[in-house]
Amino acid sequence: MMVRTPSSDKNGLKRGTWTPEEDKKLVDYITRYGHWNWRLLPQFAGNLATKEFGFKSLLLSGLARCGKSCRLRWLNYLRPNLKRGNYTEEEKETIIKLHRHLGNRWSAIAAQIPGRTDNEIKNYWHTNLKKRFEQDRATESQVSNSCERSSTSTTTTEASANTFQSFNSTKDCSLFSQHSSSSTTSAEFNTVTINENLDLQDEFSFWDADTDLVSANFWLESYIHDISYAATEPEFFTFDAQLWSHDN
DNA sequence: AAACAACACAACCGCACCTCT
DNA sequence: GAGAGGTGCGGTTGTGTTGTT
Repeated sequence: MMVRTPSSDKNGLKRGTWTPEEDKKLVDYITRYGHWNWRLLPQFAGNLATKEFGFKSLLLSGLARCGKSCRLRWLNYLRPNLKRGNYTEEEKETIIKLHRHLGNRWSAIAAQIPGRTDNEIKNYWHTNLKKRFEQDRATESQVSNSCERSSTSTTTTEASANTFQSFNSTKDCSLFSQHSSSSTTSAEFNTVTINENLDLQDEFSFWDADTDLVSANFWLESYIHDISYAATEPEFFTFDAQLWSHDN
């Protein structure tokens, strides 16, 4: 298991690897209250049993992590229903197809692969699939060049057959430019053969319609829990409000 | 067995976007 | 409309592990 050496930043906030205790604090807090404010959350997390000790002890016994770090830890590692371990062939193919369509929009890709996070998919792409993608692209490029040189040839070579088999299609990434972020290296995809745009649009038509719904449901569930909890134990919420009126 | 390289992935950083005041 | 703060995203880094020489 690779880990970053624990350290602290200039504000005394901890950085690096999360400990099991920190994970527990974060999970306990979010499963109970949800993540209503990532920036403030670390100061409340870990204090479920110590609310009666007052404001100062709350801060001292909370998570010494920045909100961003908490958010990342929760989304990429701690939240429920995350898959760990090897990718199935189906998942690999899905990632490749979606990447062709969406480019480096990892969160959008992750939204279509249950249990996988954008960070995980991004890592997997860089360490595994990117190579495969580039190899296949290189092969395809060679085939394309040889086809140009021999203008009379209309037959598909063995190499191109392998390339296309690998991706299950000869579909393009021209649509990708419609969706890619400014930071995406879209130029590197421009050499890919452009074919059957309309078919590809059909294939991914579910995406725009469903993506927001999927993510919305996920978070809505946690907020429903929060709201129902607030109804049964309102003192926790009034307590929080009083606490932070001291701070501001 | 040791040294080095490549891999794997958790975590961090900076930026863009959105919402609120 | 402008500014501030919060959130989310994609790129990158750091470091333990594994493989190779």
